[in-house]
Amino acid sequence: MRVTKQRQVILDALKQTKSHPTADELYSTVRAVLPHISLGTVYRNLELLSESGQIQKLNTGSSQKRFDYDCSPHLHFRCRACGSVEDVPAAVPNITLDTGHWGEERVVEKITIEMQGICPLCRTKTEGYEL
Amino acid sequence: MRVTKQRQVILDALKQTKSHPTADELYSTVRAVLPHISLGTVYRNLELLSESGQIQKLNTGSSQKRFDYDCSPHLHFRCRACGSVEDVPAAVPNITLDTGHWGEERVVEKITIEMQGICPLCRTKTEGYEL
DNA sequence: GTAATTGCAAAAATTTTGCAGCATT
DNA sequence: AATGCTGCAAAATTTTTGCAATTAC
Repeated sequence: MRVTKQRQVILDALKQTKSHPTADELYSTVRAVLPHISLGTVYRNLELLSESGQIQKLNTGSSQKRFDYDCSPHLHFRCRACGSVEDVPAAVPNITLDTGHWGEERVVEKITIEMQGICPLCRTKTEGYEL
Repeated sequence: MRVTKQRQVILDALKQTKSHPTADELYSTVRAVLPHISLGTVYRNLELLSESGQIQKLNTGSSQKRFDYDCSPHLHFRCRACGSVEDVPAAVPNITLDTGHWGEERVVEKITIEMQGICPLCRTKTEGYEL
């Protein structure tokens, strides 16, 4: 995997934010530095970077995938109103499988935990309304 | 919400399977009973049914959303090779938030836990190969 | 009868891909 | 020099939507 300007800028942009951006959000950000970068390049690099374990691809409830520079195991909170994703200050729980058979046949490589609700901003915005 | 033939057949098809099907998988299944049903109707009903809490929409790592008749809290295992999703025989862990402030500002309405790995079928198929 | 729902088809939204030229190694 | 990567544009995939006709209530 080569070190290209585009790849570096994408990785940097993701490292600098805590917002778990989508591909097209990153595209906007990155275009401030590299105005001629294409959306395809952003997608290709995010895919390569997540495959090689340098970043994490998140499958949040939203229609778009999101990306996280932090690959360590941690929990996410997704606002069902605005779709924003933030880290949750809680320990990753230890899950023990109840059955002998099931667990023997599978290797769990990764556990994803997403909490869903309404973020403080959206809650304030809609004070008094049904959400 | 009216009781239409289409809605009933979709709900029935989902109730009868343990495979957490995608919208177009359900479309195929349902067409065996209602050959003229449209994919749009399937999507619209799955959306309505999950909004009204009769079924659950799953945000698995795959590109398509999946649906589950079982709305009770439980864990899912997704095969990263074939994309299949199955229930995990394990208790849903109790997550306690470490911080006072964070938790006060948010209500966690739902927790989604997905385990990822290789299912027994895919493991057998690729015996000896890198996956 | 009224309003929700359907089928159809078109469109929207998101992501992937072919290819010729360019950049990194 | 070789080959991995890019930009561009077209295509693929998944989901949503407008609308006239139909159906449940």
